[in-house]
Amino acid sequence: MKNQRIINIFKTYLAHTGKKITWEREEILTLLLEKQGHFKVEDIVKITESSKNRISRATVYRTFNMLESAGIISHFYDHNHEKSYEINHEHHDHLICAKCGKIIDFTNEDQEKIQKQICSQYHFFPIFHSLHIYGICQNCLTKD
Amino acid sequence: MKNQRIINIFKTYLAHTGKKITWEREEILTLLLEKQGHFKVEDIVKITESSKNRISRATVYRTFNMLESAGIISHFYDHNHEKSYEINHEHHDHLICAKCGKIIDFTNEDQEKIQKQICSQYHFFPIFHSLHIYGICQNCLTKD
DNA sequence: TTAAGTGCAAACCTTTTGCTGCCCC
DNA sequence: GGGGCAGCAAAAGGTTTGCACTTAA
Repeated sequence: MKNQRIINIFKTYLAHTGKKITWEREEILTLLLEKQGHFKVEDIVKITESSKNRISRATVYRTFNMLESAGIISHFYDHNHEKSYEINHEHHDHLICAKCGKIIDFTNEDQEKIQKQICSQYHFFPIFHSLHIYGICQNCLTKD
Repeated sequence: MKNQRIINIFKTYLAHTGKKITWEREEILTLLLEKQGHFKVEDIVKITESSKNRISRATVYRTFNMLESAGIISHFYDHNHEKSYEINHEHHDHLICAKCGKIIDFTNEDQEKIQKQICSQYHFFPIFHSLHIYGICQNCLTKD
């Protein structure tokens, strides 16, 4: 299963960088993979707080940073300017409604193709991109 | 001159929203227009600190927020995750080097065209977009 | 065994806010 | 003259860090 693959990537990363595989680290990544979509540090803190295996806020922060260094997750800022994360294999671009905060994920091939063209034009080697379009979603548009 | 036009937009905005035109507000916008490119709150604080007309950090923050509400500037996060601003009429997308932090500005018509297509596909009314591609610039690539 | 990890609380940094005297309209 | 201002310092919010104890390998 795909999730197991990602967990293994993380374990390999930990081994590679002389870090240890603790149940807290596994648990956090597992929760992220279960949750899918977008998540904040606080989400995870709260989930573990209401379970028998509480994990401290500091550890969640440290683990998120590690997961980001490992290239497994990435962050962006939502319509409230709050930091939000997502799994990289689910990477897509975002339409963010300025009114209700809804986030519509999308990917578009032409879009990606043009980005590659732009990079080669500037002799730039791309690693990661983020495209966010802020506006008003259909639902909020029709409500007025 | 273009800068005067922007200053007038700001003045109109202030008048419209029952706010006052103070020398601090004019000075901050003038500095931004002179500086061009990208700037941080701290940049402006430092510039005024070393001049005869010091402006407090609180006022710079308040004015930046006001300028952003007025649609005159927008923010993004640089390669150090630090908040950075730019004038909107100079809006363009960014290639950000993860090594040296250099920011290459660009605009691309095809890119914008596709974004419009995507929005109409999702019945989404776009207001503002931000496209950042993180990677390694030519200079840093050849240095290794 | 022992290097690295966790939890806690304190420290940090950036940004916002309450208040007082001040200035623009 | 009076309602918004600027400056200050304190507070807030989010994130990191030093330390003492614990744990994976």
